[in-house]
Amino acid sequence: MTTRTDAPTRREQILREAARLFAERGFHGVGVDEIGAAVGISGPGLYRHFPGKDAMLAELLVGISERLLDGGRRRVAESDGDPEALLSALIDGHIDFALHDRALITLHDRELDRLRETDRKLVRQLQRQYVELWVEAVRRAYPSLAEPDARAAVHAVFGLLNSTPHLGPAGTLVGRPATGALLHRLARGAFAAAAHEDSGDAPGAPAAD
Amino acid sequence: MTTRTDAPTRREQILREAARLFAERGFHGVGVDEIGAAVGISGPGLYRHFPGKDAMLAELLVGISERLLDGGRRRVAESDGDPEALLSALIDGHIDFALHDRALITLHDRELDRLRETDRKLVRQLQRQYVELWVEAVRRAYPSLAEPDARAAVHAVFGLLNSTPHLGPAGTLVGRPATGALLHRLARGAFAAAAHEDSGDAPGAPAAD
DNA sequence: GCCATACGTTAACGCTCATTAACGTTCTCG
DNA sequence: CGAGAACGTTAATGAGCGTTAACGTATGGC
Repeated sequence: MTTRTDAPTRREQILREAARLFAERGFHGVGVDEIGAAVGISGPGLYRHFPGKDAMLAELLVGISERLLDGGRRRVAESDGDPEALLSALIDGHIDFALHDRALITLHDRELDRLRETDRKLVRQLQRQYVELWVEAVRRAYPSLAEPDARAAVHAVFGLLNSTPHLGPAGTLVGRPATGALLHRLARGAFAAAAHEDSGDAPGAPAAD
Repeated sequence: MTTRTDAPTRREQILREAARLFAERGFHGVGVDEIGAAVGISGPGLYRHFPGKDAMLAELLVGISERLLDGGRRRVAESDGDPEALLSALIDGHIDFALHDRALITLHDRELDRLRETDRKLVRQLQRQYVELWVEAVRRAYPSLAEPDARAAVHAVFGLLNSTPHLGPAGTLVGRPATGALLHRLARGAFAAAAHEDSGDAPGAPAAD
């Protein structure tokens, strides 16, 4: 296979529009005719580029997961050993992604179950590795944090960072650098608080029914 | 109309199963036959209880939004004036909901666009009021926080608290009181960090392209 | 006893939609 | 030129699915 970074080809155009539409209306809520229309061709013309609608979603989700994992691994490799700095770098990388590719962030945790068994397992494996990478970084930065708590905290912070699609239309809050800085502070503050068992007067668990 | 809290009637049974299935496979991914089968009747028998599939989703989403807003308002009304305590109470209420009704939490921010215009506007209005209620509470607890930042922080913390569906199958992390306490600490830590502009060495916004 | 209501059933109907068939049109390169 | 890849088009096909029709059955009050 050849990995080209030459120009935005038709194929990439399709993927971008499909991501946007899937994020807006859900995988089952978008027809192939719509995707085709979004790139100027119509309907079955897409089948010159993809074997089917499923394949588009699969390529999107695998691509997202790989990009996230690769970015995380690169930052780990570039780390100078300071756990705090590594954690900050991971957070920045994720924020960058969440702010820049909101549609993909939305798909990432929403349409996973629409994949064929084999693709779904691949994506889940990539996601798991990415989570593990974070859990290790968090535990190095906050050694007092128990492993299950660290894992839950990582998932929760992902939820926090991935909230960018809820910040309203692009331009209002998304896009200005202050939002990235705010998200960074929120994430760091959450992790720091997780490590402090003695949080003072906070009552803790709410009463279940 | 009569509001009965007598027993789990067939209608409520349908709503519960529909919520579970919609959360698992998405609104468009579930057929009416499946919903019927889940409650022991089959297919079009559902139309004795609901005018259509849309109506089930609408009732679910409106119900969730109303319950969240009512719970929030109740806590505001019961507040003794301590902003910190009110914020903690709001967080506990939301955590209680997120841990107990994970399917509904999933639907709440995922299938909103599948509603008819009128229902969607209603749900959005309820959601907006709930957010406003939180924003006010946050700003009272942290007066230094600017309004847009407070709003973004609230959305982000919702994303954090609503991460419970990602915590794996019920029983592992969900359900034990420690998880509720952890989520509470994470949320409080995030808000506290949002208010501190001077967070030391944290670099801030990542570089967008 | 009997009619009305509540609650189901199975068998169409009709529409949407992914996929395939059959048929052009450039564009390139030998 | 002229063959053949690359890329599209419109028309059919066929399955899935929400909804409606037409048809039971128990139940409960008059």
